Parts: sequence; C-alpha cells; structure tokens
Amino acid sequence: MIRSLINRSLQGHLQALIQAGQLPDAAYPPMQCEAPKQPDHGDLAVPFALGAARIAGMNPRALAELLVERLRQDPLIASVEIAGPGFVNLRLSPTAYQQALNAVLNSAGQSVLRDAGHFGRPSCEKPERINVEFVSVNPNGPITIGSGRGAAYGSALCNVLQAAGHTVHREYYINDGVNSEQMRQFALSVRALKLGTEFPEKGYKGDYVQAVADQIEPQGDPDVIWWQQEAQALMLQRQRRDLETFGVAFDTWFSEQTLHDSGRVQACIDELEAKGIADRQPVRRSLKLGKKGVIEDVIVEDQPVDEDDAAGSEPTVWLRSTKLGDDKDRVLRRKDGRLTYIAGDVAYHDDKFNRPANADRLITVLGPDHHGFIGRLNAVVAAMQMSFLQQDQLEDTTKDQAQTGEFVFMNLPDLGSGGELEGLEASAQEQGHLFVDLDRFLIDTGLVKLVPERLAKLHNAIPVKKDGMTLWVAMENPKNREAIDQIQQASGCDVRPVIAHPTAIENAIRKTYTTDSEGEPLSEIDAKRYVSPAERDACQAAAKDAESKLLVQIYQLVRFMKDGQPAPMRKRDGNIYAISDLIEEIGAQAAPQADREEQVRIGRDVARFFYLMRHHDTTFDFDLDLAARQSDENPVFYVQYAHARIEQVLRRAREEAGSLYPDSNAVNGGLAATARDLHEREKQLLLQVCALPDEVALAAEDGAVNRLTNYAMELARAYHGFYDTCRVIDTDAPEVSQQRLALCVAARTALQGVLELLGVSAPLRMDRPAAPSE
RNA sequence: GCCCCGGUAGCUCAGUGGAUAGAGCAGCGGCCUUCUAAGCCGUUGGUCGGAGGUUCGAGUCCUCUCCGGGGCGCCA
Repeated sequence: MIRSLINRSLQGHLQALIQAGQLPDAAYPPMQCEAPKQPDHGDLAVPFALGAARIAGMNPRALAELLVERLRQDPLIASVEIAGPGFVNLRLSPTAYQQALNAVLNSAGQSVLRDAGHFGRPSCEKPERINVEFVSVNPNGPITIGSGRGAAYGSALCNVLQAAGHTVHREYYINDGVNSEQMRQFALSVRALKLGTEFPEKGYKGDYVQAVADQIEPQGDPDVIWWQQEAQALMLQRQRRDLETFGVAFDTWFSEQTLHDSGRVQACIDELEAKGIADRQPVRRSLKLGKKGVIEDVIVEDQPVDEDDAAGSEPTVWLRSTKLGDDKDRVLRRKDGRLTYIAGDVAYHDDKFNRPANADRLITVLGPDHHGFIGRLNAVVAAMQMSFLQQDQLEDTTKDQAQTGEFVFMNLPDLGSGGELEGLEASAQEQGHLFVDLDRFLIDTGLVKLVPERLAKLHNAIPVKKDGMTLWVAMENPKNREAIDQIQQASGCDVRPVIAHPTAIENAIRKTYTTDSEGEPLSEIDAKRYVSPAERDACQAAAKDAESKLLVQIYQLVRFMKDGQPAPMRKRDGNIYAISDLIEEIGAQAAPQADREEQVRIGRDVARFFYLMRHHDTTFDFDLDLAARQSDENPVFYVQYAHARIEQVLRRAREEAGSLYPDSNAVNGGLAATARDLHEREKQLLLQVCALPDEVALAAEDGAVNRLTNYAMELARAYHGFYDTCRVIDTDAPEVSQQRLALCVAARTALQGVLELLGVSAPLRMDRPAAPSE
C-alpha cells in the first residue's frame, strides 16, 4: 500500500523524464519499488535502472542519476542514493509514513472480508465471479485429517479471492449418487449394525458407523436405497458440523443425485452425442504420452461386443475425451445402463456455468489422489462448452457459406477492437450481409457472439421468421432468458439462441471472409483421433478455453509427525482420524486448564494455521508435538500473542492514560498533527503493516495462501521488535505516545485482517502459561 | 511407462531474475523494580543435489541427470 503510493509517484517521474526528452520514449518495464533485503539499503529500493538501461541505451548508473535528480524533489522521499550496480535506494519522508499510517487507521475496526474499503484489499483489475469447490468427500465417513488440508486451504483461498475483489461462491459437491458402490457398501454396513444382519465383506467399520446406525429408525422393511439415503444424510450432518467447527462454511451443498433425478445427466449425454463428441463406437482411444506430455501415439483399441448382451442392452456411450486432451476416452453410460461418475460430472459442471448467477471461472480443490482428474475434468468442461461438431457438416459450412448470402452478423467482441472488426463488417456489407452492432443496442455484448444463419441451422436450431429475418444468436450460455429477451426487444427480430463455442465460430467467419488456407492438414497421429482439421481446431480451441475456465488446485499429502515419527492416519482403536479429533487433541494438550469451548477454539486455530503454513502443492509434515505445545516455538501463538499484546497496551492506555487515548478518532487526529522521524523499529512495523494488500494480491494471483502465514509471522515479529524497543504509553511524551498508540491500532488492523483471512482468531488476551513446576 | 511434489545452515523451512542467500528451532552469550519474557538482542553455522544453457546478472527460467515423497493404469 505504501509501495503503491510510491509506485504511482515513480511512474509519474518516469513519464516526466520521457516528456522532457531525457529518456528515449520506449517500452520500459514498470518502475516499481521493492523491499530491500538489507535494512541499511534504505526503506525501499528501485531496481528500475538495471532493467531499463539496455532499453534506454544508457549505462545503469547514468540512468539512475537521472532518476535521483527528480526523486530528490519528491515530498514523499527524504533521501535517495545510488548503490551497487544501479539500485536507487529511497528513504521515505515522515510525510509518507504519516499518509500511509492514516490510510491504515481509516480501516480500523473493519473486516477485510466484508468491507470493500479495507486497506488490506488490493485494487482488483478484473473482478470475477469464481465458484470454488472443495472438500467434497463421500458421505460415508467423517472429514479426515487428510481432507483437513483441503478444507483449510479451500476456505482460506476463498477468503483471499474475496479480499482481492472477486465474488466467491463456496461449494461442496455431495457424492450421493444412488448407484455408487461405495455408498451401497456403507448403507449395508449401517443396516447390518442396526439389524444384526450379516456384515458385508468390504463393509465400513468404526464408531461413526455405529453412531449413524444408532440414529436410524427403520419402519417396516425399507430397501437398501432407503438405508443409503438415511445413512448419508446423517453422515453429512456430522461432516457439516465438523467443518463448521473447523471454520469452514459453504454457500451451496450440491447433491449429485438431484442431477440424476431431474434427468440432467441423461440430457447432457444426449447433447454430447448430438455434438459428436460422444458416440457408441465400440472402440477406445488412449494417448501414449512422452516427456512433457508430448503425444507420441494414439492407441485405438476395439472393445469387445458381447453377443449375449446384445439383446436387452444398449452399447456403451463413450466420451471422446482424447479429442480434448484427456489421456483416454471415458465411459459415460455403461451397457447395463448405469451412468458413470464422470457422467454426473458433465451435468454438474454444466450446471455450475448455467445458473442465474453463473460463474466466470471454476476452481476445484482436490487431494493428491485425484491428480489424474485434471485431464478429464478439463475435457468435461470443454465438451459441454463447445459447439455442435458433426465434423463433415462443419467442413461443408465453411466451404459453402460464402455463396449463400444468408448471414446476419452481430458484433463479435472477442475479435478485438479496431481494424480487424471493421474489416469484417466491411466485407460482410460488401457481400450484401447485414451487420448488427450490439453496442447500439446497449446489450451486454459479453454474452453474445455472432449470428451466421447457415451455421446456426447446422446446430439443430429451428428458424423463426419475422419481416423475412431471423436472428440467430450464438451464445456461451443459451439458457440465459434475460439476455435473449433483451436482444429480442432491442433488435425487433425473433431470436434463436444457439450454443456455440466462440472460437469455433470465429474461425468459421475468418475462413469465409479471408482467403486463408483451411489450416494445417492432419498429422499422421492426429488422424487417429480427429476426422478433419476443422474438428481438430475446434476441439483444441475448446480444450484451451476450458483450461482458462477451470483451475484444478491439487494439494499434496500431509504427513502427521509424532515424536519425530510419522503417525498413522488411524487411531489406536482403529477408528479413522477425523478433523474433529485433531482439533480436540491439540486443544486439550495445548490448554489443559481451559474449558471445552476454548480448547476447540485453540485446536481449530492451531490446526488451520499449521495446514496453511506450507504451499498447498507441497508435501509437508504436520508436527503434532509442536502444534500442541504452548510455547514460543509455536508460530500460531507467536502471532496471536502479538495481537494480545496490542490489546493489552490499548487496554492499559484507556485505563491508565485515558487522556492519551480517549477514542480512536483522537488517535487518528493526534497523529496527523505531528510529524517526526520515526524510530527504525516503528518504520519496519509500519512498512510491514502496509504490505498486507500486496501479500493478498500475490496470494490470490496464484492461490498461494501460505504467503499469508509467512506474512503473519513477519508482521508479528515486527510488532514484537517494536514493542520491546519503543515504549508506547508515556505520559511525559504525549505526542510520541499517541503516535505509537496509532501505530498499535494500525498493527492490530493488519493482524486482524490477515488472521481473518486465515480463519484464525485474534484473542484479546493470552495469559502466560504456568511455569512448569521444577 | 507417465504425471505431480521436494532436494537451500545440524533440524524444520522462507526466498515476485537483482546487492553480502534469510528466519525459527537446536548450540553459545546477554535483557524482566517501567505497557504480559508465549517476548527481544548478539553470536556460531552454506560447494542453494549435480552438469550444461539462456543474460549485464540464476537458489529463482530452460534442457539433461541423480536422490527422496506421492499418484495414475474403465473404482468413484
């Protein structure tokens, strides 16, 4: 935040130098400052001259000289010097610190999650609606300490994305499909325990199964499905409660079975077949991958057609996911008619994109055992988003289109601005086609791509005539009634929505109005999985597009360590280690004297913080002994203690020196009134406080939530250092005292902010642990 | 066979292409009659697994390689 203040100023200086002709006008990298590694290098360092020297054709030090000359006049900067090969090191003026501090104080008492004006929220260049799915385990057991990592990571990721300015939807997918074998086994286990019938061979054991059985009261003799639904409902209840205790809440608990019940799954399979991306050919393709995912070969295996089955059953329906980059084709419907898990996934992802408040982007958080899912999920999204293929027809279209003269075009925002679009418009009009500019209709053009009638006809849509004209609208989301009505009203035409992949249509248009070749012919390997170059291009475009719409975040394994040894994931009594057990154990050991509620709070704080300490895509050892230790080594307490210390100081200030600290407004005003050179520790603390929005932005950018635990520790360190050196409450020096109180409030604001994002509490006080008796 | 992750101080790990690679713990030595010592300060400790390459500059990017951890091969 303080950096963006300076960065703005730096950019201004750069522009001024260019305008004054002191620097050649060229494409320089942005001039930005960074935190120097060594404190004696100043408050901030600007490495700009190093990178820009070559572009400007000057040596770095000479360029740095130019900068220094201007920077000396900047009121935010106290001193400047050139160091090393061409670094410009800055020391900030009291004014700069003051401005920064006041900006932070304005956020005191606010929530970084809910208050958009909070200083810790970076400015978001492109706010998106993001659906984040996480945890999503089968409802046949409690949330384990393994999935605990996904729960902690997913929930913190959501917080970070939200603070970064996005609209986040937290979602849990319930794998409650009635034809799931695992769930059937679970139901049978519960029934056996309840009725004393024979226990299934692959049954589920453990106290929690018994607990579920105890709660079920069967009337009459219900079937297995009934048992399954009862059992999973109860298990889900437990999961939900445990997750809540762990500080994890969802906006939507989405049931897989509802997709089957409503027929959506079957409808999606039909749609995929109509598109030509799924079929019933008795073959399966798989990709032979070499290093770096290069496709070395496509293996086509014939699938046996069993004569005996032929009578009553239908052929297997295959999703040709190899066309979309997955390493093998996937079964959507088995020949006995059962729908596969992936078939449900197709409908589920389709649903996520087609809700009233649909998502721009999906993030799915999965565990290490789901690593192989990335390719198939991407294929699933690509398949549903892509246009109807029917390869031979598509080829046809591109050849014949130019002669039909039956096009209606609408503005195609994806084609970009300027010449290219105007060129298309001109050539369309030359040939007597109508070009409709959506901007004139004031419609959200992001929803609408374009309308080539003949192409649309091939997409199985039915024409409607009005004044001899039909408007075919190719949309990414053809179920958006609101948008369709809007277009209908604005254009005065009948509107037919068509689902179509924008890139495929864009290519078709290009081919019609340019003399470009029809693309590279199929390579020998590609000929084994694609019918035509057009199909290849459409599939690859769809797969690439899917990659930008679905981000799969895989978190790596956690190893729990006890006494320096890996601890088993089961407890001694054979029960699964649940996240609730972990919370209770840590709480009980770390605070044996506290009441239960307090122990749960402590257990949750420690567990969450520990899970989040390492990058999610890295295996890490969860040190159970350290987690349960109530000492200086435990980083959670180190951070929380900093907050408790601040609270203590502020309490004391109110009690003992009320004149210094009548209310927070006075602290604010008192600070603005005075300017003095800050103590080195004060500067370090304030700089650290001001780094919060930068950290949030970086964490949101690549999902690296662990940055914030590091930040929290550094911030706490800065505060502890300040606290030990700088006396806050001092009635003999009221002005300094007030400034330091303000600094405390600022530090508290940042600490509360980062802890809120991590889902860890900020305690008002922490009593010293009793000294171990000798 | 392929994919993902890791290899940095004795241990656990930080380290957006930039200056002399940093913390914590462990070791050693200091600091409580002043806001909570769950704290602070000083100090010891390094061929960043190895080899090439990219460039003004590489722990960071690319290629190859060695050693660990995990995963995948119509089960969801």
